[in-house]
Amino acid sequence: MDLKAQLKLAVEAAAAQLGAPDTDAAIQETPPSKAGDYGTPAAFLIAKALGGNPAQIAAQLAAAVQLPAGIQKVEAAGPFLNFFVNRGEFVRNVVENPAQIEARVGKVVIEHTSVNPNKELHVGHLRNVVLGDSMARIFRAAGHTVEVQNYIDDTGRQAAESIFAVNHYGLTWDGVQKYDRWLGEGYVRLNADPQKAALEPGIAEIMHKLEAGELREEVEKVVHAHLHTCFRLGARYDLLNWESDVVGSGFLTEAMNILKNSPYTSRPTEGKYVGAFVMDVSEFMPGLEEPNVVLIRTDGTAMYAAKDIGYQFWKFGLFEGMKFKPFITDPEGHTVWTSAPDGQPDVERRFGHAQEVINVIDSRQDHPQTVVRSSLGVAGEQEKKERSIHLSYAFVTLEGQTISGRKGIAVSADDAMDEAEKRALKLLAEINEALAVTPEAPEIARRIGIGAIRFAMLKAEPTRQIDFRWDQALALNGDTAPYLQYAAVRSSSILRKGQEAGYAIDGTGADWDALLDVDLTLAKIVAKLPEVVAQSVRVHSPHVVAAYALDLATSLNAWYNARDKAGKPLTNVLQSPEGVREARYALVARLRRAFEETLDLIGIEVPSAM
RNA sequence: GCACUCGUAGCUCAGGUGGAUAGAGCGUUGGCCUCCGAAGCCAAAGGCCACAGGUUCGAGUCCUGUCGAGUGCACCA
Repeated sequence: MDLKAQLKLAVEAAAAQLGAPDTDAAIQETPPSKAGDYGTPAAFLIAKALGGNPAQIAAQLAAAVQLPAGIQKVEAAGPFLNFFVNRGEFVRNVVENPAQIEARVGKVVIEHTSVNPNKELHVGHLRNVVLGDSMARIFRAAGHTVEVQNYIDDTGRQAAESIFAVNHYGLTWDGVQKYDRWLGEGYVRLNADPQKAALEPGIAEIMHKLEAGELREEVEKVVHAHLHTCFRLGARYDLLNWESDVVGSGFLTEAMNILKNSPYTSRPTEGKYVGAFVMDVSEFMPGLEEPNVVLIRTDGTAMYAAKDIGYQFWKFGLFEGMKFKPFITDPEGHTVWTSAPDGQPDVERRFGHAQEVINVIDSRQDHPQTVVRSSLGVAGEQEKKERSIHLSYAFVTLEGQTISGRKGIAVSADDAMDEAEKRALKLLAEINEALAVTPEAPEIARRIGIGAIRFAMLKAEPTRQIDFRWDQALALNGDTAPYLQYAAVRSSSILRKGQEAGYAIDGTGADWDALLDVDLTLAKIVAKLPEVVAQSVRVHSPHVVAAYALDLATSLNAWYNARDKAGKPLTNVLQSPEGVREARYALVARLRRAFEETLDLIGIEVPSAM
């Protein structure tokens, strides 16, 4: 158990002694200007429950509380209770123990990307991919079994239009241009064609072929191109689910059969919905003008929402029936599976069967996603409804304009990554000329460029609207990935110097008690990783991890540059007295590990040098 | 019209379940390489946390209303 949890228990035990057994004692860091390391305002709560003066109660708490190991003393500061850690013991404890992330259990299915297979990805899609991939990494680190799914809408109008355009205009792929870009050009051309309305019968014909699965190979070519882009961004997948397979597996019927038994569904015999199959969601979505959602039309055909519901039910394991086979291997050699009519049944229940489902979809889908979630409630699956999460993010605009693949108003994801790497290489040449001409330079620039894009896409809260501007998304200083990477590289560099000089970096010979407060500050930041991961999981957003990574980097840089009152460097490890030197090397080594773990959570790779 | 999201420094954003004097980055101004990497650090300036009420010992955080911005509201996909 970590120190803060121990403090909480100790304070609550003391509160019980004073006669307030139900106190929920929050343990927080003391403000920088206040004495102590951790504090609690618990005396306010006790004063409220028992009556009395908070300051007096704080003093009584201070006298009653049993200090856990590692805490040196406790002091009442007015109504607050402040704890002082034992500096040396705290740092040693942090250094010698790996991050203890509270292990969570259960399988989580995360769906992200799900780009229509008819054009290349644009910068707006990057946000989706980066959010979803980071969540997958974070949930894995928290102990969950994670399955990343990518939905391929191969029966939609968009895919049909692109394929139709190729046929109609007689376009041929030269085999050189990226396939998805080439295909998207036909799509844009078709939508700018004044004759388009007259071409509807041809488009409809393609749609029928798609539904019958006759054009699967055409769609697979786009999917391969998409995965190429996503792999380059660092995203990884376990399973591709094709809409034609979802439909072909009878999920719709299965789901409707489940919903039929619900008191909230009906086939009205009068009114405007007569003959349709409708679901009343007002119980789960208060405030609606129209509580009924049509699932099956009067003519017997299904609404799109019904397909979505069937798919969501499947993710939770309410039924099965899809078949699967390997599709490709990712850059690490792991197999990415796909649903397929000629695949094998999932006898091992390997796919789906989630305890929690996270769908990464932009906020324009808020309403339909809430309907999908509510349908679980309608089906009587209250707990599954609660664990059906829509990770909703505001869509990205481009220089203030709405991105539109159809109108061709977009910057492609591939172009953005190319440009990012180009800028990184250019800056490297300016800053570190010698390094820029080595064979590692392109790899270094790649890590910096891709990292910069990833970080720009997830440092803000998902609900925050972001406007893609080159200078902002690809910035290389300030609150950016290169800042984090630089700090990580710097920590490696400090260690390398120590090892070259023959000093131990594993804590051998360390004199922990000789460390200073600046060293303690660094250790306290490192110790926060587990609670940051827990919070990220709780709020379903990686931005708290991004903020923490910045915290780590800022702390290292501030520590590295710390001066005493005379302006002399305070923390030069190489020149620290024996004992302090070994303790600091061990602390830096621990910090570097924290960097690796933290940056890995958001998919940012550390370059060998910068 | 109804619903959802948002409104914090000139700009872009952080601010666990309400707690101590609201923090970063960019930009501006001024400092710091005889010192393990200056893509760095330190300092200054910049705030009625949109506005008005309310709950509370305590509100940027919770509630109500107003204003402003964005998004969504089909027997479409």
